[in-house]
Amino acid sequence: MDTTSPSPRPLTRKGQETRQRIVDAAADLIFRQGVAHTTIEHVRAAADISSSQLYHYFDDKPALVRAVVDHQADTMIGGQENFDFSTLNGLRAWRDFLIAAQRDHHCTGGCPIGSLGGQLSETDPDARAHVADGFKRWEATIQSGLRKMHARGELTPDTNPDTLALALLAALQGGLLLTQVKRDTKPLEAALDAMIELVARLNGDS
Amino acid sequence: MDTTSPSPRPLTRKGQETRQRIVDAAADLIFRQGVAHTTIEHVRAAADISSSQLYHYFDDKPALVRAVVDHQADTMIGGQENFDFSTLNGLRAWRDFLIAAQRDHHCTGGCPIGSLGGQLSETDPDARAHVADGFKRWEATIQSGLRKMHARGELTPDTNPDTLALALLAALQGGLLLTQVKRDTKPLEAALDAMIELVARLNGDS
DNA sequence: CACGGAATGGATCTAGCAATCCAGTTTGCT
DNA sequence: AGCAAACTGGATTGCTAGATCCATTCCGTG
Repeated sequence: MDTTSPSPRPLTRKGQETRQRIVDAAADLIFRQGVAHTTIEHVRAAADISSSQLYHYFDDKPALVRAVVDHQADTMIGGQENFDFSTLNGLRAWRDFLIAAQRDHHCTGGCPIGSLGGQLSETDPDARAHVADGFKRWEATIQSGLRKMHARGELTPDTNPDTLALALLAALQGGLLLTQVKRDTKPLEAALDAMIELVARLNGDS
Repeated sequence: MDTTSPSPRPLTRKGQETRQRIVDAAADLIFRQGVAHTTIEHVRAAADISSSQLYHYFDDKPALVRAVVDHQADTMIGGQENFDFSTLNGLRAWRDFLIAAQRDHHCTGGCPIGSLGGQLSETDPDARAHVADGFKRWEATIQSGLRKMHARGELTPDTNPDTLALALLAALQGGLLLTQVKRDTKPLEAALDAMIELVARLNGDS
């Protein structure tokens, strides 16, 4: 599942804990200040480890970053399991949750995965692939809901639920980016409301 | 208009040309490999200047980056003046243009402004403000079209054209980001098609 | 034509960062 | 117990990249 370790070396419980502590600290720092501005030294201090430990668990900085990408994808997708993407009310609850989360962060950070995509896509092909995989998994959860909606006959027959899921994810990503840049939740609200409005209209509502 | 120079120092014609050459080279490099991976040395070589010249025209790297942000916003917005955002056909032509542009770039780079937003928002407040300003100007051109459409009675009266413009821009940004990460134009197509479909339905079309 | 500010060239300084090394400790297994 | 591997600590290295300095050339103006 996770090929970011130096080599398929067995990890003891303690080792796994240390590794996890490193990834957590790195994820937090990278979320708050980006990949480039997060140094190994910062991670070292935040995780309260020595630098040799870091290189014991990860080949190099890019390997650590890849682990962070996977971790953020897991976290993000895990946090959405409570929502039902197969009903309009479920989508609206999701919308409210996402907006509240942005407000809590004072509109900083953007999307934990999306922002990594923007930072890494052109410089680290391997990391880009990990981000793409994260998006794929995320997309799948939305697809699953919209397919159900479609199967129930609640979307016009010529609607492709998978395409709609992709559009929804895109609207979310763009809304998060604009919200991050403007420091205002309005863009995220506008983007999600527009997409949900479309779903409602494809649903038969005028 | 542009407050990124070291000080309000007079520039000769030759000086302005040199300065422009630096910004162009930096914009190109930054678009292709991001801010962090673009070094002063790279820019120096690409613009065929000496490092002292660079610091003659810009206080430091962040100042150069701000100039690049403004430059990219100008370029981006300038390139959209041919499109009519007040008709469905105009929006569709815009869609086709954007997708073709991504294909030409092999889906690399993302949005010249948006990707800068993601890279700079959390580390350079000044640059973030410049990106936000660029988005504002871009948004304004879309707003202007949708307002006309609304005034013509071609959008349901309770539709807010400004909100719709913001949603459209968000969908575009998210579509570009996903396209960059996935190296596939499908996300951009799905996002723009969905938003245009919504506009069409707000237009009265079933 | 000479004066001064603008523009240029390139060597150099310095800090910060990724990565290495080796010496020590702990842990798991038999 | 004992040994091998997993784990930890921190000093150190080597390099890169941003920024500075100073000497020199260009060019418009009086």
